[in-house]
Amino acid sequence: MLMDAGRRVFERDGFLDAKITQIVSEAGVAVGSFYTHFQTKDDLLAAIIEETTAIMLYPTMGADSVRDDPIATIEQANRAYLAAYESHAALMRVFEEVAAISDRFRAMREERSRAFYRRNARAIRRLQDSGDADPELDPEAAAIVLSTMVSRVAYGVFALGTVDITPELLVDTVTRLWVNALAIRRT
Amino acid sequence: MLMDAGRRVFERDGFLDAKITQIVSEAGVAVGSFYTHFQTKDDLLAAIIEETTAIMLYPTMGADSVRDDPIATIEQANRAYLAAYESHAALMRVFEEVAAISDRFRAMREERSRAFYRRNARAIRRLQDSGDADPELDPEAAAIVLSTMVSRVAYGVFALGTVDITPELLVDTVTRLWVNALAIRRT
Amino acid sequence: MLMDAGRRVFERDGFLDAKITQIVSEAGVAVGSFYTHFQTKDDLLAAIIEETTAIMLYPTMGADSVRDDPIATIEQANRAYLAAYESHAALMRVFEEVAAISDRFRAMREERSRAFYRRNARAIRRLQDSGDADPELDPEAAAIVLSTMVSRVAYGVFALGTVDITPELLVDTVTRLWVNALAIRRT
Amino acid sequence: MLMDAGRRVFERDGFLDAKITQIVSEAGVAVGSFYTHFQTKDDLLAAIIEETTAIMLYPTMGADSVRDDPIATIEQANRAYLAAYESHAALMRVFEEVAAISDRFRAMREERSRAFYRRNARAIRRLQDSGDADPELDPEAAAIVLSTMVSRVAYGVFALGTVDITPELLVDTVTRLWVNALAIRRT
DNA sequence: AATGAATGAGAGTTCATTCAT
DNA sequence: TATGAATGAACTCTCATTCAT
Repeated sequence: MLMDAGRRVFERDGFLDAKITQIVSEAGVAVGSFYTHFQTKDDLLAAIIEETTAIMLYPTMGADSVRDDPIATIEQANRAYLAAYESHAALMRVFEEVAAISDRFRAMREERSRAFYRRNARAIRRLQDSGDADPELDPEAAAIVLSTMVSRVAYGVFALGTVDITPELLVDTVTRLWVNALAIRRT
Repeated sequence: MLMDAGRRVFERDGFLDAKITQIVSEAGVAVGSFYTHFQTKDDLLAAIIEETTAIMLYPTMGADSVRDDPIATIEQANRAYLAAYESHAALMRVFEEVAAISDRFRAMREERSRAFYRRNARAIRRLQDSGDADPELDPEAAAIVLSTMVSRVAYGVFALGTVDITPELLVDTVTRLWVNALAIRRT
Repeated sequence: MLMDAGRRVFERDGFLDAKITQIVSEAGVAVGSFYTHFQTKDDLLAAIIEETTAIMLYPTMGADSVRDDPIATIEQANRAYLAAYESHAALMRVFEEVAAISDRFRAMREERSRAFYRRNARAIRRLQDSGDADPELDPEAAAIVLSTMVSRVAYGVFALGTVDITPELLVDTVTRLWVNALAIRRT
Repeated sequence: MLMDAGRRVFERDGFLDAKITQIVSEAGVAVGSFYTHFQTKDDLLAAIIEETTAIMLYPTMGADSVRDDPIATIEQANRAYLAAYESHAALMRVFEEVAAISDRFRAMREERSRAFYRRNARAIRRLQDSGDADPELDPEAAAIVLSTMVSRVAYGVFALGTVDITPELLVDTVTRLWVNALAIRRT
């Protein structure tokens, strides 16, 4: 109830402009009840973000699929990520807002990012080992830079609506850039 | 005087935590004097950002150089951009903070970004026309995505210090990814 | 259970800073259960104070003993009072805290004081009648003033620990001052 | 202005029940103006108390007067103290309220008390040296106990109105007890 | 142009007490 | 008798901005 109302208000007003009174009013409970469940406004947002990002986790792509058809795997991963981002864009915007302001949320974001970095670095290393990706690239650095590219562009397109690229073109461009960047051979 | 003090305080405390009283105190003037020179706290920051980003503008790279040695040109551009970012990292962090909060600063950032997008899109189109870059890429979309990649990674490395990549590896990785991504032929 | 926990929390935190949640938590019961046994936080403290002050009552000194050896009797009474105060000092401090704030507890304290006043006034009157005490003194006023002296000094020494007098010196000084003050003849 | 209003409200409502809004409203200024002059509610009360206790300082009684006519000197001192206490009784009641609650104010009270203790201890020592006071008494302890007696009884009579002694009887009783207690010879 | 006291709307948070289960 | 989620009135403090001097 409070999580739902909180999400609604946060997404509509942003974190700074979201007022506890508004949240409890939308939840139909008394102010004090907020503090029965959450210690602070921060805590409520953290809980909402945690609930959502748990769902948004990248679909694990088996090592096999990467080896068998890396390009299709990358496209599928990007498509899934961007679709997930789009459907939670309003919350991700709030997440970025607080990450720019608060150490706590910045740490949350970093932790989440690191999971992606690691996974992508592993995939890149694997492709390099099998001779399918540019061996000159530092796999960790490349993973960080490419992951950052995708997530930040998703923010611009879906969360802010500032960047003028259609979702389909976005998937294509991001995938093609990623594939090219790693110099994956097209078969 | 106020600009200097403001920059110092903003960079140290962030926008939200920067207090006018602190700024005027560091500037050695009275509170009222602040408003003789600036209308609002926002205005001071805007002036500071404008002053700085004017200096940070990409060094214009002639069309010739791109055609003659695109890889060297890209590396040079990235190196210049990242060096400029690094030397103004603290302010860029504040810029991102307010861009995540305020429409006004978001618009400022977009406008600045668009300049980069345009220039990069033009360069990509040119390379495609001369048969030196992947013709399948949408030049505008690619320019946006790659520009976003570089600027966001610079934020992580220099402004937040969150991303663990050395400046040199960063230049190399970003350049190699960019070159690969456009499938520029190495001669 | 609640009385014990309440006493512990009140003595540790003071009345204002004692929280019902803390008390029930230490008692191992639910918040609601507090109100099964006590109407308010005040009531719990009142019950605890009543339980304690009942024990602290001056040992009745028979009229005989006063007549026979007034000085020894006074010393004995002071010693007993101060010992009792010392062993309940933490609670007495809380008692004074609430007496300074609440009419109810102020009244409780007054009632308790009046018992001492009366008793002491009677003893003084008896000593005056037998020619053993300064007949110029108003026995009621003297009783009040001297009783106040002892109890307040006990508060300073034992409850606050602010006054730098050892217990033994305290008994001696208080007794000697009391005896002198009444001008009891030393035999 | 704020000091006047604050004094009025504190004396009427006590510290805990005094609200900043009430104080500023009585002072005819905005809430924010309170904080232009004082950091906290505590600070305002501290300033008021300091202002008042500065005025209430015992009239210095020269060493000569004590030697020449100790009884008259003591009476005069008590009369002056009690008169001062009476005329500031309402504030002294608040002082005791906060001293029972807050370390800061307790420390203020202690400091003030110590000044009296020292002065009285010196006077007692002098009387003992000249053979005019009971040599068996510890002068410091006696000073503390007797000073405590007077101030606490003043609190009961004037601040609380709980103790039923007229001001004149109070001066007489306190003085006579004090003189007797020190066993000062009546000439 | 400089000063700095005054402004005041507004927000988060506390916690003793209640009462349906 | 025990439980504990819900209650909601109420209060302190912040700080960008104003404006009379």
